[in-house]
Amino acid sequence: MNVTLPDGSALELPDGATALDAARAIGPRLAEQAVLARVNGEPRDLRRPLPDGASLQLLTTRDRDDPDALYVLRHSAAHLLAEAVRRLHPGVKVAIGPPIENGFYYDFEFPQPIREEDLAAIEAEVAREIAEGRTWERTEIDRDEARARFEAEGEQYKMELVDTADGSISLYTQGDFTDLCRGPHLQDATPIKALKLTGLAGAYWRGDENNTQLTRIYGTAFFTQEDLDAYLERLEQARASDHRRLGPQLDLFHMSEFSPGAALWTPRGMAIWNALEDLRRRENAKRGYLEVKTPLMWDVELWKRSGHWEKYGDNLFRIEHGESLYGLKPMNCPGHMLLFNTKLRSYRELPIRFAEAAVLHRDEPTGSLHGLTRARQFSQDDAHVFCTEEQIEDEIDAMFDYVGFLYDRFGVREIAHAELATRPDDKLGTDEDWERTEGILRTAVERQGIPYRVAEGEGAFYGPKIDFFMNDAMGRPWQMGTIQLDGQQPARLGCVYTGPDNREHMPYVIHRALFGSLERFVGILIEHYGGAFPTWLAPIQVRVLPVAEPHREEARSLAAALGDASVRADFDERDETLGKRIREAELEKIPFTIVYGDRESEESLAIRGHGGEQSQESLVNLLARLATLGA
RNA sequence: GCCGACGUAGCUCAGCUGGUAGAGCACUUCACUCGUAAUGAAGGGGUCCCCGGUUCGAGUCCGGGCGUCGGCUCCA
Repeated sequence: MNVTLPDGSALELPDGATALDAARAIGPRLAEQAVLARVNGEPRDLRRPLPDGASLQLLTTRDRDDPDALYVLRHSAAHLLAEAVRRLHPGVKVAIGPPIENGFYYDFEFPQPIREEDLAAIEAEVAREIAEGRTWERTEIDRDEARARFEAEGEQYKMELVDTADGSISLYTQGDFTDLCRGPHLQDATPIKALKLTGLAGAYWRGDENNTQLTRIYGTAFFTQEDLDAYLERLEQARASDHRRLGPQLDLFHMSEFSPGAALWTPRGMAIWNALEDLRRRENAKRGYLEVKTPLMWDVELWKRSGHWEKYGDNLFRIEHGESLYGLKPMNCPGHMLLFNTKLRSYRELPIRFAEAAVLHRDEPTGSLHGLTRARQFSQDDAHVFCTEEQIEDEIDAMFDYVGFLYDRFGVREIAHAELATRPDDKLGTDEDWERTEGILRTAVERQGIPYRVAEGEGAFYGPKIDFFMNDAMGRPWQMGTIQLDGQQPARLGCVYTGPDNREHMPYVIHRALFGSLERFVGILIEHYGGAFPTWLAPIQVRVLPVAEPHREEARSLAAALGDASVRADFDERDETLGKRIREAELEKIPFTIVYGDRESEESLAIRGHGGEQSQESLVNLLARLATLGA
């Protein structure tokens, strides 16, 4: 048989040869350093026979940044972890231990709960295994044999995995530990030069909260110590951009234990908030949205009718009112539908686009709160478009255009991605309804030609949706904008319009939020910009610094002149050295600082950009420059 | 909600095995009047998250609650 190597040359091998055989045929050094084969582009265990005619690439310890090489390294590290835990904690049951982005984990059921301080001993045991040396052996067995084996060991989770596995069953053995595993794995443990256990967490078996909660140990591993150090350094830098740290530090917002999940916005934070609100209002007006306002508090009967009560009743903040039970609204849709229903509507009026950025409340689980990105009180830049079936396509295209406009404006495309979420188990309506609405959204997103992932079963109970996600500084994805196609709620709330046939028809409703929640969007922006906002968003755009006391008067009037030109300017005339005041302006990440002393006049200002770049400019020039920056 | 960790001045943190708290920054006052990332000195400031328990005595030990952080689940 033959395989093709990356340089295009062919390598002749005996039938049934493995990737490792191929490596040996090329050179002993390569065979020694090989960690993984890529066969026809797919990662594959070195020990498995190669198909004839395959293209073969061998990854070695030198491919230390290759995601597949790191995966195999970390997957093997996870097995070493399981081996160590079984030795140190007899009676533990093992579940699953995959590599993940940036590391790996393994889930265990411990006979006695363990604590974070136990990790050091486990890490030391893994280090001992690596020092002692471990090699992996792959065996393929049939299902019954595998089942019997794990049953004898009392490994109920492995048994369950055997029962649900498709295809052949393979085992990997290293030291005294044999795991049910598809692989691939390293030949031996020597490439694992740096390993660190990073955390302990509860995790439900198979991700279902009705199952037992297992103990998950997280770790990471690299081909070099240098890479581990660099990773930890990057983590530290990402932590410095955390909006929960930067927000209070830059005095944008604060949190209080007296209202968990709700932000206290400062004047500086409100400058950013209002910049987003201005943008939202301006663009909405351009794009045919009509601003409305609906009550914050409603009799819960409304949500019983819309269908929300059954699913989200527990997450509602409730208010007793005489005989009735009210709730703080968790979304705007029923309100907008009632507003739609206040008149007889003609098909000639459609589409009607109601927009409202009201404050919403949802009683989210305590453990899920996360600064601005997961809050109990937030404001969606919400809108509901009432339209006919024929109008859906154009409306959704317009929404994609709007999203694209916003994402360019903030430069956030590279941290964003889209998902199409389809019918959930507890959906309203028939499969036929859903075939239609999912089909409409799928063609809409495909028409855009943007990459997207399908999230099966993740749709809203009333319709499928296209969600836009953005990553925070730590790389965690957050759902931001959403476009949802609803053919259920309008029917439940009795929305109708009169068609050209003079008969009643139900409008479709497209729910859409583009920032998502303003809170969450600001949170992501803080992390995206690391607190150094572009001038048009910066809470303070220009700071004026009088050099000494005699310059204070003129500095003040300079700041006032900037203010008159709608620039957010302030001045710092404190009795501190100039150096110190400049330092503080830098730490506050103010885009422009003007030093004003004997040498300056309106004709010639000393301007310092954030970061230190200096220039001489007239006030008129500066104002023109700020205007081009959108200030 | 669940697993693990943490909660000391406005902020960042120190406080060994129990003996009623400390630093830097910030704040106030005074001196300096300053040219592009920290001038100096003095001073004020604390229900050590809350409630209960053990103890002669609790920031420190134990229990419960609240909040926060890392995950899991959830996210209309």
